Order: sequence, then C-alpha cells, then structure tokens
Amino acid sequence: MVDLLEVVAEPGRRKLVQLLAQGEKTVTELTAEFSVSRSAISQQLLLLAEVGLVSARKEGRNRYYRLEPSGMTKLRELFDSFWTNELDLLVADANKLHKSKRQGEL
Amino acid sequence: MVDLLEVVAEPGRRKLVQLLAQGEKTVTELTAEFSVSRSAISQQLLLLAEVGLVSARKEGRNRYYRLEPSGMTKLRELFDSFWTNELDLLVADANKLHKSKRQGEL
DNA sequence: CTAATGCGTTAGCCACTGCTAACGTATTTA
DNA sequence: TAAATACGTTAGCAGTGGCTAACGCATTAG
Repeated sequence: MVDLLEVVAEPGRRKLVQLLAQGEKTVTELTAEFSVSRSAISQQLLLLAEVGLVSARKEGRNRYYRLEPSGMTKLRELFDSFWTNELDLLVADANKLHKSKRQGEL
Repeated sequence: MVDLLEVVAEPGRRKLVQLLAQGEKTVTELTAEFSVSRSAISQQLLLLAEVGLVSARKEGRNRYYRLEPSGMTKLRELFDSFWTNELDLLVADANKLHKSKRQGEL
C-alpha cells in the first residue's frame, strides 16, 4: 500500500489521525481508544509514518506520535486536485436545489 | 465495503469519478481509459452506485453513468468533517514555514 | 539485578478485494 | 430472424489487509 489517500481513508487510520490532531500521543494512549491490540495500532502507525502523515519522538520508553504537517499538506493538495471545478459546480447546483426545497429560496 | 470515503479512495474508482466529472459516459467509454476488463469496470461502477456516488440512465443498449450530486455533496461533507480546525492550523503553520524558506517572507 | 512496561517485529490466519472468464439478457443491426 | 453489441451477473482465483499471538529489545521501577 503506497497511495496516500487510500491509506488515510481506512476508518481505523482516519480515527488515528483525528486523535493525533489533538496533539502528541503514545501508542498505548491511542490503543486505549480502540478495541484491537496494541500491535495492530502500532502497525497502522508505521504505515501512516511510511506515507509521511505522522512521525514519532522517543522519550524514555514511550514513543510519542504526532501528525506531520508536510504530510497533511500533501493530503490536502491531493484532495484539492481530486476535487475539480466540475465537482464544485455539481455540488453547488445540488445545494441550490436542496436549499430551495427546504427553505423556499432561490 | 460500505464506507464512502474508503470506496472513493481506491485509485481506480477515483479515476472513474474524475472521468465522470466531465459528463455522462457509457461503461465501454470508461473501460477504454483503463487496462482491465469491462466486467471489472462494471463492478466498480456498481459499487460507486451502491454508496450513492453515481447513477445510471439506460438508453438503448447503453447505460450512461453520471455523478450523483447528492453523493458528491455527502463526500465533501465527510472530508470537511474529517478536516478539523486543528488540521487547518497545522498545515497553515507548515505553509508559513515552507514559504518563508522559499521566498524569505514572514 | 530482576521485574515490569512500552514498542516494534514477525509469522500466520482469515476475510475481503479486484480481477478474469464465461454466461445470460436486452437491444440494435444486417 | 440471426448476428452483434452493451451490460450485468456469477464463480472462482490470486493477492492483499488487518488482525492476534508470541517474541525480542530498550527503558524504567523495585
């Protein structure tokens, strides 16, 4: 697995990123938020690190994981390039129709 | 597979969405853009339809697939809810550092 | 020094994914 | 009507993903 978007799309890894958005966390702290083993979380973190989304800092016997700003920027760029102008127009029209149905505006 | 983000993250399906952003296309037209069988493309399209991202219109012996605005809106909402304020700040800082390194500004 | 803690690593397993090949159906063409 | 076209469907297969269990390595605690 090498594709950044595909890596971050997996629900478990998405949740990891969300948790790390709050700040640094150890593997054990992160594991506490899931119902799978610490080994599983560790492997997912390594995968996230492989695509540059996170990195780790070692302190004593803990490893503090954090989001990697450059990787998150890359992710944003990928999504933005995926979301073409055509798509903007498409959802804009959809919203207009939706709003007019709900609120009677135009 | 039921997760919308995960479905659209797969590279092949991403490409299908991109192609359909240009407008309606038949299965055969779409298949021409890939190196796999028509059957494979058909299955991916059905999956995209299952999560509400595309729909099909039948005309003669062709089936014209198109993006479904409501599904694309849903996708946008999911990504936006994933992209928290913390992440905004994170990449904003990253960009500031990046720009200052490249252009000497601050 | 010994035990306990925090992690990464590896092997092995099961479920799922994406694919091809073959087929069935509806529609158009000759 | 017979052949061709455009699709969906199904079965079956190889590859992959995510998981657990067991282990090894540092680091801290007692």
